Formats: sequence, C-alpha cells, structure tokens
Amino acid sequence: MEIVDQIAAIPLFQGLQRSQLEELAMIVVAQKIKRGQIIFAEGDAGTGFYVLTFGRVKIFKLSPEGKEQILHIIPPGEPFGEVAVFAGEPFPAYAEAMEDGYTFFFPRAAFIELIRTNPSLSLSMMAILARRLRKFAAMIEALSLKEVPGRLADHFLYLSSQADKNGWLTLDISKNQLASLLGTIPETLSRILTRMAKEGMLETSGQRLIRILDRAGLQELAAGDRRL
Amino acid sequence: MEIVDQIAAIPLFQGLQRSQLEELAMIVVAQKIKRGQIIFAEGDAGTGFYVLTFGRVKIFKLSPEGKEQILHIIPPGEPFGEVAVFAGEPFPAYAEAMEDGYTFFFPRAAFIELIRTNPSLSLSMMAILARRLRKFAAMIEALSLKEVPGRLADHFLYLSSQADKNGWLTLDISKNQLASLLGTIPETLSRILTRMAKEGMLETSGQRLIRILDRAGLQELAAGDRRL
DNA sequence: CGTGCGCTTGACTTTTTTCAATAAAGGTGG
DNA sequence: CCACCTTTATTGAAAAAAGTCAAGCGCACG
Repeated sequence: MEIVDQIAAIPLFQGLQRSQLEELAMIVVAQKIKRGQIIFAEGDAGTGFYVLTFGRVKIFKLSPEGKEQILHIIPPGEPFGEVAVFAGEPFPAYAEAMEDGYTFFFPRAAFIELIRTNPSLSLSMMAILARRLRKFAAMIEALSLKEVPGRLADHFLYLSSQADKNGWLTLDISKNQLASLLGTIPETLSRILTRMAKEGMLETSGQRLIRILDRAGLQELAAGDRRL
Repeated sequence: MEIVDQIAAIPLFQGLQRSQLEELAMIVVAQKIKRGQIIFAEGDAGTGFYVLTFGRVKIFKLSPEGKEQILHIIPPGEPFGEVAVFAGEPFPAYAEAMEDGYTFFFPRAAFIELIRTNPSLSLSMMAILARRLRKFAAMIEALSLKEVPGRLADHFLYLSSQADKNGWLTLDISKNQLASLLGTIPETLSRILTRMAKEGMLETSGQRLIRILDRAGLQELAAGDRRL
C-alpha cells in the first residue's frame, strides 16, 4: 500500500485533503520496531510524535528502584508522544514496543505547520488530548480513592464488553503488565484474583482467560461497597 | 474594565485579533462565584468551558465515602472544564470555588467555531492540554511509585522557588487540602511533617509557613533513596 | 466568649509490599 | 517433538506503610 493511503487510514488524519495527506507523506519517517525496543526514553528531546500502525506500545514511568507504572497502552492507529510536541518539552515517559510493529514518525515543525492551516486536524488532536486527560483523571481517582480490588474490578468491568459469547474474556496483556497498569505488583494482583475466585465473582482458565460470574459483586467492589 | 479587555488579558486568547475578541465578548457569560460553590459536578453536561478571572477553583474527584482527590487547583487566568468541550462528554470531575471570585463561561459551539478559524488559539489550547497531561502523568507516577513522604518532599521542592528571602514559604492551601492533593489524609500528612521536622529537614511556623533546612535530604526522599 | 474547624497525636487495624521459594507455561534449538 | 531454559504466576510469612477511630488542642470568627 502507498504510504499516503496508510496515512489516510489513520483516524487522526480523517478530514484532511489529499494534498495535505501528500504533504504528510513527504515528511513522515516509517520505522520498524521490535519487541522490547525503547522508542523513546523519559527526558529525550521531543522532536516529533509517532503514530503506531502495527503492534502495541506501552507508555510508562519508571521508579528509581525499577518498578514501572504503565500510563497507557497504545493500540494500532493511535498517536503517541504528542504531548512533547505541543508542550515543547522532553518526553515525559518511556515508550517501549510490546510486540514487533511499525510506526510513522512526524517531525515537529512540519506537523505544527499543518495544524496551523487545518482546523479539523486541530479538533481531532484536541479530542485525543481531551480523551487522554479524562483517562488519566480516572487513573488518578482509582489510585487515590480505590484499593487494588476495586481497581481490578473496574478493569474487568471495563473489559467485560469484549467477552465472547460464552462470557470468557481474554486478557490482552500479561498479569505482570496488568499489575503495572493498576499501580500494584504481581503478587498482590495474584492474591486478589484468587480471593475474587474464592468469592465466586469470577473464574479463570489458563493464564489469560477470565469469566465474570458475579457482575454485581464486582460492581460493589468497584464502588467500595464491599470488601474481599 | 471593558469585558473585551478582560478577555484580551487571558493568556489563552493571546494572539487573537480584536474582532475575534469582540466575538468572544458577545458570547461570554460572566459569573460571580462564592467560596464553596459547586461550579459543576461530575457527570454534568459539558455545554462549555470556563476561564477563571479571579479567585481559585479546585477540580476534584469524590469517592463514595466522601474522600476527595484534588486533580488541579486553577489559578486566575486559566481555563477549566475544557476537557468536556473537546471530548463531547460530561464533566469528568467536580469544580468548586475555593474563594469568592469571577469566571467567564464560553458556550461550546461558539468556541469551537472560533477555534476552527483560528490556528493560534488551537495551538494555545493544545499547549494547555499537553501541559495538563504532563502534570497528570507526574501525579500518576507519584501516586503509584512514591510513598507519601516522597510526594510531600516533591511538593515542597516544587514550591521552594517561591520562598521569601529568608527561605520561608507560605502554603497557599490548608493542610487538609494539601493531603487531598497528595492523595492521602490529614493525619498521615501531619505525622510525616512531624517526622521531617524531627529529622531536621524543615521547620514550620504557624500553620502555613515552612522553611526547608535540608534540601538534599528532601531530594533523597523524593528519589526514594532515603526513608523517614 | 463559645463554637467550629483545622490540626495534631495515640492506639489499633487494614492493606500492601517485600523477600523467598516454588510451580507452571511458553518459546527455542536440537 | 521433546528437553531445556526463561519468563510468568502463585503462595507463605513477615514487615512496612497508610488508614481508621477517637480524643484533644488552639486559633479564628461570629
């Protein structure tokens, strides 16, 4: 597929005219990324931003002791690293490829120029930023106001729409990564999962399959009305 | 002062032409707000956004048990509630006036129209959103990867640039509110402050004055290299 | 001058982490 | 296809961090 068509397929760029897509195609740098590769590190200069076209990327913070907190898991089609472009500051977190994949890199100056001339692109970008702010606000709320069982219940309820017809849902990340996303450690996650199962709230199969058995129970946990 | 001049003084609107400022003046709704007043509640429809012209406003989440987590304290000149405008969703948190003050309210549709025709306004708005995302990311990192002493040390180091010539700095919020900002409770904050003072890291005077005595010690705490 | 709110302190409980050991799963090369 | 090795997951016991409950102080404000 032509690069310009790949760019046209990115949700962020919906509404751009063909000529503008072609401008983007001129400045874009396509990159292959390998599982485990650090795409940028916290503190690196933000000379542009990325759009993931294939694979998955995690954005995370690292404590001095090496514990990580995942801020965001980027699915294909979404931009990342864009905050540095608009704030004009270094990247505020790490980005690492979770799988082999591909990215497009857009240099800062050319992109800002394009925004300047394209209101619909601005609005798309603002919608994305606003959505992320909302998500971060929810994470802060969860970390501060809920205990781990509540956060985990939240997460399962959030995932529950993706369950198959038998009610099984597949975790798309390892439990270690899930722990990092929820702001805890694997041991704690494992214990809580065991307790949830003992309470009959859910059952597991293998390492990545979960079935919710007591939705109301999970909701009570998430709301803090019940404890394990 | 004319409303249009007040609008012209808002950083977000720097770079707008006089005619556009006048357009804004036509659609703006000036509001007086009283200390303790809820300006919007989580879940309210986001029909527009606000700019604070005088006073202070806290943006916060509330747990079912009534514990609050402050996300942001808005100083005069800054917009708030703008996330709902771009995401097209209800307000994700509460906004409450901390003091008597004044706001400008800008209805959604007219503002989006203005953005559509004004690239420099877009870029200003994106810079604000990006700065907030960065700040939220730092909060998530702190909540997840640092203990309360580290977060408190962070906060004092952040404030330290505002110290007077004798090194005293004035807390601009009550300790209860500070606890809520740091994701903890007043009791815990109080104990840690006492321990910091015992360790000779700082001294206090009255309820709102702090002087940092051992900057390096606080930095070690913030980095997790030391504990109390 | 009293009432209330903000702040502090103590004793106790709960939640989470740490450390250590083990078990299970998944991928790789022979 | 299997043995091996690394990664991922689980479990227990102990320690640490933070929260809860309750009491009391002091300052500001009506």
